[in-house]
This record gives sequence, structure tokens and C-alpha cells, in this order.
Amino acid sequence: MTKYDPHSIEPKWQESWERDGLYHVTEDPDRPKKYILEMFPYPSGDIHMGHVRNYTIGDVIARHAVMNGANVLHPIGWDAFGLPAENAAIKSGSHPATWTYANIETQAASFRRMGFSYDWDRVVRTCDPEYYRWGQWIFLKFWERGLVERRSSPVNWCPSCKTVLANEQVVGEGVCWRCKSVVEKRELEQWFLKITEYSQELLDDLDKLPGWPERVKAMQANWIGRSEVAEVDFTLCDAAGEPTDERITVFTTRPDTLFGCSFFLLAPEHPLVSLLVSGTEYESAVAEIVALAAKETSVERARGELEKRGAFTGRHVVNPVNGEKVPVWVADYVLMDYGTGAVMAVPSGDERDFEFARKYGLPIPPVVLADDDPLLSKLAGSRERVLDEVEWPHAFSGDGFLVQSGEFTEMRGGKDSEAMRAVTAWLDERGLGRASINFRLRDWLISRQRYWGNPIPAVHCPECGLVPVPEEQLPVVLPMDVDITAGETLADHPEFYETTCPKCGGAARRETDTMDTFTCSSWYYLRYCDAGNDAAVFDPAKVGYWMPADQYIGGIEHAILHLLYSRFFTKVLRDMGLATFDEPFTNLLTQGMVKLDGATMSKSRGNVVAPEDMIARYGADALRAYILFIAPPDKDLDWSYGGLEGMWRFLNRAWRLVDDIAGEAADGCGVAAAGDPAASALHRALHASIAKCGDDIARFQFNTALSSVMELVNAAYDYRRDVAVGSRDLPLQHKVATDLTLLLAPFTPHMSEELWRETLGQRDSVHRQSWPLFDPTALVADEITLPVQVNGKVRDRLTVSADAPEKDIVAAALALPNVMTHTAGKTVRKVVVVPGRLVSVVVG
RNA sequence: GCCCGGGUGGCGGAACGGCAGACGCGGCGGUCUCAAAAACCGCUGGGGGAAACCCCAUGAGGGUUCGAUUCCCUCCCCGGGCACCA
Repeated sequence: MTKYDPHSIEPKWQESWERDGLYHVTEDPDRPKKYILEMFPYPSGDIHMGHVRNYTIGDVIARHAVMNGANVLHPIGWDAFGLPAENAAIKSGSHPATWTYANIETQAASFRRMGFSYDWDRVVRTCDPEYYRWGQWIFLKFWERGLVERRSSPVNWCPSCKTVLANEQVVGEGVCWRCKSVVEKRELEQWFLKITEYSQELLDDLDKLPGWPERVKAMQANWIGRSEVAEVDFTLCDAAGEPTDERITVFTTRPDTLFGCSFFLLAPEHPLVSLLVSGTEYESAVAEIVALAAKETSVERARGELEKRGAFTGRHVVNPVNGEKVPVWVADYVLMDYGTGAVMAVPSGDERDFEFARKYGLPIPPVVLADDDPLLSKLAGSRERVLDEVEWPHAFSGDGFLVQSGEFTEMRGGKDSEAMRAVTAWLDERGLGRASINFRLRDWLISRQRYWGNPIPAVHCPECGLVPVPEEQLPVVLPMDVDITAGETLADHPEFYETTCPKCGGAARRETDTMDTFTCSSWYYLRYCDAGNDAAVFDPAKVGYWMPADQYIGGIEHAILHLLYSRFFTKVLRDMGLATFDEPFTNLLTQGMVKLDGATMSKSRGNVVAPEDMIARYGADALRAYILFIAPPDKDLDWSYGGLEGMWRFLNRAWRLVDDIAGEAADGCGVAAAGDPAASALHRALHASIAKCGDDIARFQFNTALSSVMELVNAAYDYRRDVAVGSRDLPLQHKVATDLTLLLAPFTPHMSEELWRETLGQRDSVHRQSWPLFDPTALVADEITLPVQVNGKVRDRLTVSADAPEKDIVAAALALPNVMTHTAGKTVRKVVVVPGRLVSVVVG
């Protein structure tokens, strides 16, 4: 008899596995591959319950896949560049590199202590020059393909992080994703990756991802924001009101309302604004609006709570559909960075234009009427404009009939309507407009004004302009002697930025911005396939063998950010001929958060349950099994100490069972009794658990997978309680003990290994064994008990032999006492027999 | 406003259209013990009944079906994403 002691067995097997290279893999064309990937962590130093959950899920999937005969790649690495290292360095006076590498060591030790089955030979650390040089190489390839651009535009600036941010990194109501400060808009020259070139494909290929949660796909589709619009060209008039050659194009989703356009709007930031008004009587009023708009914070503006303000420019444009001249106003609710920054205003059909028209006394001609609108009878049939005002309290944006709309009058209007198509076609024929597609997705701003990142490999030459660093000069090494505590960045470091132009050899300045860390995490999963390669970014053959990743596991917070960027990188690398697949991650599992009393665990809140403490008490196996048992993986879970205690009890129970059975086997006692019902019940329970546990792991229902193992243990205890020692079926018990050990192996790798090798005396590792075979015939019982319903309610139970013919079942069911009670005095209209399931009697 | 999720015992959660609540936590009662811990056994949705059993119950209301937590429609509530997006 031995006692379950995780503290002695867990470290022992961890060392043994590592010594034996148990989790080291190479390509093997003869076996099916499986790439199980978890989002690599930022090395913050300590592991938290979110890590435990994320990486345990991956580990169970990986171990189960191995037992099912797959050649499994299960790597780990560190997303090691980023701001926290700089902030910590400023605080502690150490170097970001020192801080980062030390954290990687402690975190790796914690991961080893959890018993995760990583191939440690493939570790990737994004702050290693051996890694980031290939990030720079990819950047140069993007540049060659015209996907890199340095340009000036209004960008998001985080005052706290002192750097610019990509659109995706501004979350909620205009705050920085990392520090939650309110983001400011600044006009700056920055580096962009042209992700918008792939907008349509990024959207379309979501359909190629049936293994992704709907939620994530919906979020990406929302973010990409495709809308089918019409472009309409308005002709600008000069100050005297005469049409010029200049046209201003607007986007609209409602070309059917074009006849209701009674004014025209420009965003305050629109470049035309100052040209139109400079030196005119309208200049000061317009300047005021521009100044006011500049002061509005992005938060205020995003909430749409501001009262709309505007000013007339003194100019007009010609509405192409009816030749009408409408006034051009500047309005603060028109956004420069959506569409063209110019809008045709249709106050009767758009609530914002409606408010604006009311405020400034502009006309509101109705053009689309609801089917029950009283104006319908008054305006029906009139093609010409007869009414310029409505008494409505709001604009009407629904479907309806067109009135006073020229030749389109009486057509059906609305989104995706007859009138909409007709107007667009009419404009197209005359070269005044066209159907078009608009995306909300913006190009990815990747430059950061921070030190601890991957340097952008570019040189500014006064003669040649922007020059890429030649490939053979890579990597542009991040210098280690920058004094971060003094607030220095690369821009303060002449030794770094003073250089010569690769093209002309003249004096030039090296780019001092670094890349967004999300560029590093957009291709690390490819590097895992060929981590040590120092001659190329990776060997396409190796990537071709392992990719795409069969299963990706990580937090929902990357639903857009990392997952969108990685999809983009994959598509570009494919177009470069380095990959043959369209999507990097075939299946995605987004795990829920680990909370305490409903609140997110955080150090600042002081409500953190430290994994180390739990390991110290119950061992890593109990923690692993518990965090999977408490809830399905995609749901948030609330931490419970009692639940962990319960898992500890179960592991002890399972341990004792295997230990006791092994003891009895050694004693050689017990004789199998043929046809013993208790033994066949245990036999059935065993195979039911084998089937359910495997199926449930395959569909990531780890909680029910574990509960099926618990049922097996309960069944074995029942058997041993009910059957005297001398009458127990020894081979069956032994089979239960070994299969139980195998079923638990993915969840509790250390305990299973100890039971397998020490208690059950096996030679090879339990983690090199096959998943136990399920025998469907074992589930077939001689007799079955069927519930019998009368009018949908269970009234009795019927025990019959499994192969009883239907008419015998019907007869026996109708003869059951409680069935007779409920059918007495009524006519049996129908009897439904669902074989092996139930009997349903219909009376009336 | 648009788009996704989700509402089941005291709690976490189970249920290919087929006995609602598996498994676990917690609670109650018991065995063992001088006692406690551990372990083991039993009970544990609500109501009625001595019992056999009966009634109610998966956010609300309809529908399809012999049969609905599950499928369809309408609505309510909670969580998340997008949004002065033209």
C-alpha cells in the first residue's frame, strides 16, 4: 500500500521525461501530424490561473493526440518585446533585457512544474536577434511587395505609453488597450502595413474557418466592416455659383434618397475646407467650427453625444441626379477617416442630417415615405419637388415609396431596394457615380516610439529618401547600451541612428522607431516549425508539414488584434510562395477567464489565487484536473477552493483503487465467476467511460470527460463493495486499473506515470501508450429497461430482453400496472417504440 | 440601432428530439473512533401523500411533435463586439 504523494512524484517524472526527450518531435511523413498551439505568453514573470487554464487545455489535447497515434508538435515560446519591460526597467533601474530574460526563466520553471509536454528545443523568444532578424526580413519582403508605406495621417497617440497605436489597439470608448488611458488624435508621419489590401479576403476566408467560434468570426467581420455603397460625384461650383471641373465624391448606402439631398457636408479636417473659404466672409465662422472640432476628444466624438455644429462655406455643389445646387457646409459630425470625408446630407432619411437641418433651418424634402404616411396621398404621382418640409419628429430611414424623385418616383426605396439599384445604374451610365465597396478596416500602423522592440530596418537618406536596409545587413541590432532609466529611446542614441545610406553611401539617419510587438506574434507559430534555422526565416517544407496549426488555444481578448494580424501575415507569406495554405489556425478555442467571486483576478485588486500555492498544497495534477473539471473551457469560471479539494479527494480515490487492485493481483487471489452480473456491469462501465472520455476530449468537454472517469471509479468501488475478495474477477479489475491510468494520463500525467510504471510495473512511459480501445459490444446488455410514457409522461418502466420483438414490447408495456391505471377507460390510439430508448403510448 | 453569445437545483455544471438535474461542491443523517480528522454508507429541485404514487418545474408566451432544456416564432433579462460609419 502506497500513499499518493504528488510532491515527490511530480518533480521526479518531470526530470525523467526531459532526460528521455519524451516530448521532442521531428517531421515524420508516415504518421498523421497534429500541431497543437497555445498563444505564447508575455513573460511577466509569474504564472497566473489564466496561464494554468490555457496551457493545461493545450496539454491535454496534445497528450491525447499522441495517445491516438499522432505526431504532435506542441511548442512554447515568449512574446518578449513590449512596454512592461521598459516600465519595469525604469522602476527598478535594470535593463529591459535583464528583466525579460529573468522572467522567462522563472516562468519556464513554472511551466515545467505544471508538467506541460513542450518540445523545449523549439523555444522562440521574440527579443532574440536570431528571431527578430527574420521579422525584419519579413518587413523588407512586405516592402518589396508594396505593402509597407510611410505616410502622414491622423493617428492614435497614447500619452501614457508615449507612442502611437494601431486602430485595433484602441478599445472601448477610445482608450489604449494596454494602459486604458484616453487616446489622442495626432497628425503624424508613421509606418503602415497595408492590411486593407486584404480586406475582402480576410472577410471571405472567415467562411473557411468552421472550427472557429461564431463570436470571433462575427467580431472580425464587424471590424472589417464591409458595406456596399454607391459613390456619387458632385460638381463643385466656384464662388460665383458656376460649376467648375472639380468633383467631390461621396459614399452613400442610400443612393435612392439622392433627390432628398438638400445640403452637402465636409469634415472639418477636409483639405478642401480652407481652400473654399480662405479670404471670404465665411472664413471666420468655418474656422471656429474647425477649431471646436479639433478640441473635441475622441471619447466625446465617439459617443455621439455632442450637439451637431456646422457653418456654411459660401459654396455650392451640383447634385448630379437633378442638377440642383445645394449649399456646402462644414459639420463636426462628419468624420475625415471614414469614406471620403464628404457626405451628401438627406435630412428626411438620416437622423443626424435631420437634427442638423432643424438646427440651421435647412430644407427637409421628403423622398421616401412609409407605407402608412399621410403625405403619400398628397405627394403620390408628383415627380417634381413640391414639398420642402415635413412635420415628422424624426427622419425616416426605413423602406417605403419614393416621392418627388423624378423618373424614380413610385419605386420601392430602402436598403438593397429597387430604387437604390436603379439610381446607381442611372449614375453609372452617365459617369456620375458607381456601385462600390467600402471597408471600415484601416491600414495597420506598426511604428512605435519605444525602445524595447524590433527596429524597423530603414534608413532616411537626404538624397535617396527612404531606403530599406539590405537583407545581408540584417539584423539591425537593438543596442543594449541605451539608458532606459533616463527615458532614452533609439532617437536619443546617435551611435545607433548615425549611419550611411545603403544606396549612395552618403551620411544618413537610421529609422529609430521600433515595430509593434504584434508583428512579432504574427508569425512565431511558423518559426516553431523550424526554430533553429539561421539561414532562412523557415524551411517551407517544414512549415508545409506542420501547418496549418490544427488547434489554437488562447484568450478571447485577441479575437481581433493578434488573430487578424496573423491571418494577414499568413496570406502575404502565401503570396510570397512561402506557404501553401490560406489560414494559419484551422480550429480555435477561446478559453474563458478565471475569476474569484465573479471578479477578474488582479494584483492591484489583491484577489489573486497563486498557482504556486495550489501546487504546493495539492500538486500540479490536481490543479490541472480541477481547472478543467470546474467548467467547459470556453466559459468564464469562478475559482473554488472546495472544488480543488474535491479533485484532490478524487485523485486519492483513484490512486487507492489502482493500488489496491495491483495488490490483489500480486496476491493472486480471486476467481472469475462466469456470467456474474456485477462483473458485467463493471465491464460495461469501463467501456462506457473509455468511449465517453475520448469523445469528450475530442470535443473539448474536459469537464464531462473527467466526470466519466469518476463514474468508472465509482463503478469499481461499487463492484469491490458488493463482491467478496475471493469472488472478484481479477483480469477485469486489472483491466480497469490499467485503462483508468491511461484515461487519466492526459489530465494527471505525473500520477498516471507513477501508477503505470511503479504500481502496475510497466516498463515504458504511460505517455507512449495508445488510448484504450473501446469495445462497442461491451455496452450491449442482455436485458434493458425502457421507460414507458403515456401521453408524454413516464408512468412505468419495462424490463425486457434486448432483442425482444416490437409487438412483445408493446403487449408487455400495455400490461404494466401503472400504464393500465393511466389507460383505463381510454382508447389506445398509437404506441411508439423507439428501440433501446423508450415506449410511448398515446391514448385519448 | 446592428451583430454574436447566454438564461437549468443552494453552487459549478450534465442531458444524439426520448426517464431533466450526470459528475462534483455544499448541506443533512449515519458507520468507524474515547474523540476528532481521514475514509466509507445513505438522503438532498419545489409541493402533496402513511405509502403506492400524483402535481409543478429548464427566463416568459405561443407553435411543431406521440414526446421539446433541445427545433421554429414573439418577447424579457444578462454578457460581449461594432457604431455621429453617411
